[in-house]
Amino acid sequence: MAKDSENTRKKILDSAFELFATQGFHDTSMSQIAQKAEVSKGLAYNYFTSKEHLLGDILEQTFLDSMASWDRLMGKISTISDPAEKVRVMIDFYIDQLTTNQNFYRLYLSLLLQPQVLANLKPLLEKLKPRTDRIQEESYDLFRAMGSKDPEAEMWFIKSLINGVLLSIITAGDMIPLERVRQLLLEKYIAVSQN
Amino acid sequence: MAKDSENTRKKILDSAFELFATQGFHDTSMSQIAQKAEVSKGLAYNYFTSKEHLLGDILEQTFLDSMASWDRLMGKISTISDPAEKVRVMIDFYIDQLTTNQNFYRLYLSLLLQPQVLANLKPLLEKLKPRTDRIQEESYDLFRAMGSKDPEAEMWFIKSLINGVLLSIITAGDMIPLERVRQLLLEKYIAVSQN
Amino acid sequence: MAKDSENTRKKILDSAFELFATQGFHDTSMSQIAQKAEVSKGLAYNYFTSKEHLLGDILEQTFLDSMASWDRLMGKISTISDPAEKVRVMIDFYIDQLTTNQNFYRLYLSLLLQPQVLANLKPLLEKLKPRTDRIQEESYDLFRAMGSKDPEAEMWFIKSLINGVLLSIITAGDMIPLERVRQLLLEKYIAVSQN
Amino acid sequence: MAKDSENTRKKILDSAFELFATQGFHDTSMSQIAQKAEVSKGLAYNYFTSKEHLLGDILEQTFLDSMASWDRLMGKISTISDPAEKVRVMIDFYIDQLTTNQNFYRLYLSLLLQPQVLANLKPLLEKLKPRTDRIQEESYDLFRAMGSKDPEAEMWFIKSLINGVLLSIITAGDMIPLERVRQLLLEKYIAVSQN
DNA sequence: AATGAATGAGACTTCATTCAT
DNA sequence: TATGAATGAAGTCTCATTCAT
Repeated sequence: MAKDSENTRKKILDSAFELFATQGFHDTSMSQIAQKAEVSKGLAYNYFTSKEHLLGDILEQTFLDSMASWDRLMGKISTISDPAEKVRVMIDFYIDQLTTNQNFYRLYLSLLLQPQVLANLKPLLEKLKPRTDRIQEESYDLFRAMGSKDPEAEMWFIKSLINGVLLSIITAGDMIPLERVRQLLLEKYIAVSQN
Repeated sequence: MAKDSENTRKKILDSAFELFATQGFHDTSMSQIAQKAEVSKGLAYNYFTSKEHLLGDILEQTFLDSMASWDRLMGKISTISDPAEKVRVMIDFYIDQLTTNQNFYRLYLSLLLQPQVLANLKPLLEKLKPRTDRIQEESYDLFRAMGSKDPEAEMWFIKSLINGVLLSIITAGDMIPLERVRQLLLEKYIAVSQN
Repeated sequence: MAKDSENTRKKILDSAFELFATQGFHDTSMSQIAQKAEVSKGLAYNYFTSKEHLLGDILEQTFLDSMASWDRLMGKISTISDPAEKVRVMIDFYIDQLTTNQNFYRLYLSLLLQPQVLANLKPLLEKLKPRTDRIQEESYDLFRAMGSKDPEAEMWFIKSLINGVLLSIITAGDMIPLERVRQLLLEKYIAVSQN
Repeated sequence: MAKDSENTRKKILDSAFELFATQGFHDTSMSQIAQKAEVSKGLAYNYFTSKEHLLGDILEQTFLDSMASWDRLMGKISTISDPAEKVRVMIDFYIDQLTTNQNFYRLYLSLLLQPQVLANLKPLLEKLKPRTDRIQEESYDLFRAMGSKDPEAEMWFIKSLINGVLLSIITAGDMIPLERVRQLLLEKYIAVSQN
């Protein structure tokens, strides 16, 4: 049945994802992936053209999921009238994403820093561009609605802030007092933005 | 002469550094390093026990340089009396470091995200721990002096912010309006911290 | 129905033949064959024990067809009295075969040059030996009837000549002025043989 | 010393040549080549970028040798005045080449029949084109000097004849009465050409 | 101090073949 | 009869590392 096949595909995908995220793309071999998925090496190649395609499929899937989350967020935000509250919700959303999808972001960041690997993902990123552009614009609009003097810089600022927290979470793990930092972030950011 | 030897060592170190930073650790081979350093592979192994030791030596050197910079910064900061001004100078220092040592930080981040590689660097990090701990404490003191309610969270916050900007610089390159973001960072941060 | 089954078998056989001839035996996979035949891989293995057996069956079929052609030729030649005319008709026959069955001969030649593959076809060639031997004898007789001093050498000579032209056709394709070469062959050969 | 290195290279080249010629390109693995050359697999890749480059280098070397032989032949022929004698010497030369370089020609023919492999050799053939063109022209001139009505067809004819004999030698091995066929070829050809 | 030839483990990938359904 | 998921052996190639010179 198609279901069996889907399960196998998912098993491979999941195994690869976890290994890529925890060991890195290069330090994970197809053998390890197959072994973890309890599948032969050859079978993995029945489902995915190459190791890089496997990575691509993982990213695509997670990007799409993540974008769907964003769309739900936008729906929710559209029902809020206070701009500051909108931003607060958005920030909450981000922090939430980071903590729940930590593995994914760890993988994603490590790829961003590996030009050779990244090059092969160009087509995927190109394909997703329309949707990422829209997200960028929607963020931009949120800040403009808040009355920011320089919404573009603001967007990069918050993006960097978020990514930085992500990085701290990933690298320092449990050492970081996440809840307190989150409070700080909300307090400060909202406060500032209301200036 | 010892000087010749020192030069050779440095040539290898520099070549490896540049290649690691731009291509990643895994995508750089000892052959490439030797070639760029205009040296034989064998000779590189006379100076560095293994590829990983070579990486370790690069990091150690750069960490030491960076720590020396920090010490100079602390000296300068001790002559300032206004706590907010102290923090401003520290932030300026960070941003400066990031932009001038971009290559190093790119490498460092990518390593942070590759546990497998990182594991081999444990001894080095252990060795440097006393000094990094001291830096952490000194930052902590700066925030306490500023009257922060939660200096520890504050420290992580600013650290994340800095790292996030770093990440943006590295990954988005010229697209990011760095100067405007820097202004924003200073404005906002100082303003907030004075609350 | 048996007819359906026959059709399926033929579709597989034809697809394999075309692919083997144009891409070579090694560079053709069972997957490609099955795909071209619009059949599952498993089904192909229901009809043919192995890739090599499939090749064997192709060759056998074509050899048998080719031998039947030869038999018809012999019938026609037996009605001719002039020995030289007999040879002329035979040569015409060969050239015709070559140009119409080019794909087959391309495949056959490439196999002749791959001992490893050829080895597995030994049983087939052994099985066909009686008929090929008879053809050889009949050629031999034709030359003897023409009064050749050394019919055996003559037979090899004409065989080589034919195969050589075949090779030229296959490898040089349209560059070779086939019609003029054919004229030359007939002229010269007949002329010489009449000496 | 460079000599050692040259020897190793030659050992690999020779081993590969023999295996390619007797087993075919595809049925020869780099492992086999390395083993026959008494060398590690890795070392073979120090000398030759890929299996296909190895093949390319073999062909190039043999082509160049063969062309040098042709040049020597032309020198010798230029001292002969009788056109028929010139052609006779040329034919002798060809037959000689075929029997002494049988392995090479077996390999070459099998490649001619494998489009996929051949495709990768395009650059090499392109590079050698000026010299092969010159040889073609010189052959052409020989026939014109003999007063042939259609030198172009004649050239293809003799070329095919030669290749056909080659094919017979390769595939039928010792069964072919080579010396008698050679006599026949010379007799007939010279006779005909003098018509 | 310096070379680079040599090794060998291990990575990615392909493909003929089998088998449960 | 028919499918295609699954296997595993084998192939090409890379690269950190060693060692004779």
